Order: sequence, then C-alpha cells, then structure tokens
Amino acid sequence: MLTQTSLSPHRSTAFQVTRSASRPSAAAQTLLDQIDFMGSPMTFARNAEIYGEKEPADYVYKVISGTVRTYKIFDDGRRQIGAFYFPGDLFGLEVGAEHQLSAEAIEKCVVLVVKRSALIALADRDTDIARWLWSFTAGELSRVQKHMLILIKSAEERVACFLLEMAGRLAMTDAVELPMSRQDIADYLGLTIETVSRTLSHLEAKAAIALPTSRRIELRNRKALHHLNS
Amino acid sequence: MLTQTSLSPHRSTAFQVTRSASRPSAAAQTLLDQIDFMGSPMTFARNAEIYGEKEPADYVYKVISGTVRTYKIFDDGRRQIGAFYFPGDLFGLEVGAEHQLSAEAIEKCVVLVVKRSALIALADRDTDIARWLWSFTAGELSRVQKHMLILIKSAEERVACFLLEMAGRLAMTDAVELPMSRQDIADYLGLTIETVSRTLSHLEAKAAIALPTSRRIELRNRKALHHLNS
DNA sequence: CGACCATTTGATATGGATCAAGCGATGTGG
DNA sequence: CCACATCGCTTGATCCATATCAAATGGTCG
Repeated sequence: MLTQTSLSPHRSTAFQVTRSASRPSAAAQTLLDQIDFMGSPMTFARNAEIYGEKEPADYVYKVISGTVRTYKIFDDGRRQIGAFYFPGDLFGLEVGAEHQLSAEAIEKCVVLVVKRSALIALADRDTDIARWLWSFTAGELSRVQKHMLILIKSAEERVACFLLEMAGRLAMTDAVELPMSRQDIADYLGLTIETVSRTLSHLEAKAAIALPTSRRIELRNRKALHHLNS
Repeated sequence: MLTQTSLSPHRSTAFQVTRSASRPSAAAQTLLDQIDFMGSPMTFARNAEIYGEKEPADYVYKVISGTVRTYKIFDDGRRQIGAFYFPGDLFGLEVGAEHQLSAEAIEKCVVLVVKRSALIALADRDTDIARWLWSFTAGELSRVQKHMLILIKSAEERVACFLLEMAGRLAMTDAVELPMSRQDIADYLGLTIETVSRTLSHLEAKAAIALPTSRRIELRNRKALHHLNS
C-alpha cells in the first residue's frame, strides 16, 4: 500500500541532520515533534495515492512539504473532500483498524511515515502521550464539526469560510497561494466548480478579494468575508 | 448550570439496587457500564437545556430514558442539530474545557451525570479506560463524518438515511416511533420541515414506508431506502 | 368545544446545478 | 519558434430541487 505510487522509504540528508540531535524525553515535547525522530520520509507525486479507504491504518503520516487531501468517492461518482493537510499537520491516525477516507498528494509531497503501533506503544507507557492522541482525535472531531456546519450555508458563505480558513492556515499576510484546484475546493465545499468560480468572481467584484492569478487570492476585506460567516 | 431546569441530583431506588452489586474491576467491563455506578440521575423536562455551548464541560452524561439533541444556533437564527442521543448513549464528553454544542431534552429525560474529572482520573490509572475514552471520541468523529456526508446528498437520500439510522438505533422491527419533531429532523438534515414532510409523503406514495401517525414510521421497503443511500 | 400546535399540502420563487461555449496558460511536436 | 492540443478556469443560458410563502388539516389539551 505504501509502495504503489511512491518512492520507497529512505532518510534524506536533511532529516539525518535533525535525527542526530539527542532524543528528548517523551513528556518534554509534543508527540507531533517526536514524530520527526520516529518517521521515515516518503515522497509522493502529484495525485499519488497515499492510502485508500478501508486499507489497514497501520501508519500515521506527518506532512513535511506539499499538500494532502483526504476524500471519499460515492457510487454516483461524486467526491467529498474531508480535509486538506499542510506542512506540520498529522493525518491518517485512526483508532480503528482501517482508514475511513482515502488520502492523496495534491502536489508533490514529502511526508513522514510512522508505524501506528509505535505511537500506541508510547501511549501505553506515557499518560501524556495517551492524552495527546486523544486530543488529536478530538481536534479532528472539532474540525469536522465546523466543516459540517459550513455545508448548510449558502455558496457565498462557504467560499468565504474556505478563504478565511486557508488564509489562517497557510498565509501570514492577506495573500494566499492556493495549492488546490477549483475542483478540490468545490468537492470540499459541496459545490460545483462553476459555482466556486462564479462566487470568487462575485467576491472580487465586491472588492472583498483580488484574484491576480486563479490560484493566488488576496483578502482585501476580511470584515466582509467574516460577515458572511455568521 | 446543572440546576436551572432540572431536579437536583438524587439516586433513585432503581439505581440503588444496581449500586448494591459488588463493584467489578476497571478492566472487567466497559467504562460505559461503570458510569452506572458513578453517576447521579437527573431528570430534565421536555425542551429543558442540559448544557449550553461554551459552558464548562465538567460533566459527562449518559441517557437512561428519553432522547437528547445537541445543536448549534447561528446568528441568522438557523439551528443545526449535531446528534440525537438515546438510552444507553453517552454525550457531552469533551477533551477541551468547554462544550462545543448545546444539549436539550427532546422529551422528558433521565440522564446519569458524571464528573469528567472522575473519568480522567480513572484513565490516568488504567490504560484500558484511556483507550476507551479515545475510542469514544473516535466514534463521535466517525459519526460526524457520516453526518457530514449526508448533508451533500439530495433531500430524498437524506431522509432515507435518517430513517435507516433511526430504525437501526431504536427499533428491533421495521416500525419506528420517532421521538423528535419534523423541525428536529429538518435541522438534523439541513432541510426545511416542508421538504421533510413532502419527502416522507413521497416515500409513502412509493410504498417505501408507511406513516400510521406522523411520529410512527414503518419501513416497508428497506432495499428502496438503501438504494437511495448509495 | 375551541384554541393551539404540529404537520401536510399547494403555489411560487430562487440559488445553485447543469449544459454549453469561450478564454488563457502550459506544454508538445512539427 | 510557432501552431495546435490540452487543461483548468471563467462566463453565459437554462433548468430544477428545494426554500419560501400561504393555507388547510389534524391531533391534543384545557
């Protein structure tokens, strides 16, 4: 499952440098940081599958570079994107035996791959680690709950929420370089690409945003966007 | 927060009988069962608030009888129901300090109330308990993910999913007595009451269900309902 | 019985989907 | 290096599912 579309695991020189540091104690830092010392980097090409729905969830992943989407495809061919993951984000951690969604690289990605059993073993010895794993799942729950709430809003509100979310996660300034296509955005928001495109054009007409290129979006009036949020 | 619309906590004779049994070891049963020995029963009237969004999440609840809804109200007045909880279900367990949604009794309810700190204390001493708490949150995550997926479907698919879910949770047979109103169903499915009502009528016309009364629903053709599921 | 509330049903409006065409950037082969 | 195919995106025209507005029906409780 890990080999189908990806390079075999190896340690890049960049990560070897990091690994040469002395290993801190379990409680001294978050598990998210510790994974840097436990994981093997793997590279995935654009659109490569990282794992598939219902495959054994034996590994957990941390994004080093690039962007990942998790999604589900329905019988009728429609796709719902569950989440986007950016550098620093952990994904693919399940409590059950199987992945609930599929995961793909949106663009060329490097991810650290860690055996889930290794994390579980740590958690059994260290209450803080166990607590952290629980918190992580609770964070995912919270995120999905928010995502669910945007699906009952109007197209304009959904797009505004999306832009604010992306700006918050991958931009320090008001300019965002989106790594995902209009189709990805549409499938994340439960809209069509035409509606996403039209809504962005409309927000630009209202001077809430600017679109220097189709992937680059500048927030010009966050207040107007937030107002759509409710 | 616990007193506003409810009786003060007390132990009913029914629970005293249960409590008189010798206490099993932590690992011998699930935490869900153990809560029966730890919790104080409280009664909530129809539509009484059990807790509000953003209130401290110091207590966890287990439904003994009745039905509970969790929900969020938006600025524009719309309400989204996050979940329905039936007898035996646990709700209100948060990892963070505050409740993310509000909770209300749909009908007169008896719930067991347990201090969250008591559960956390158990989890710190018992890895199995810690694992169970994590699994519980993961189960909620899984449920919300499924719920999110139905929000992008057509009205008929949403209603069919809802009926199958309710039948699975509160009926042994094909007849379901719904505890919630059309408005509750509509707010759970992201539809209007009119659309819910019309869709039920349509499903009845197609002989997929029967509606002896507005609250009682008989599944006459599960296959047809499942087919709408996809 | 009568008031009230939940539900159903009907008529119309509308937001977003669908179908269709055009546009701009990117890349490829002649 | 240019002509052309391709792909992602935008824009336009029309359609349809669901919302909205409105009224009728039915069940419940004082």
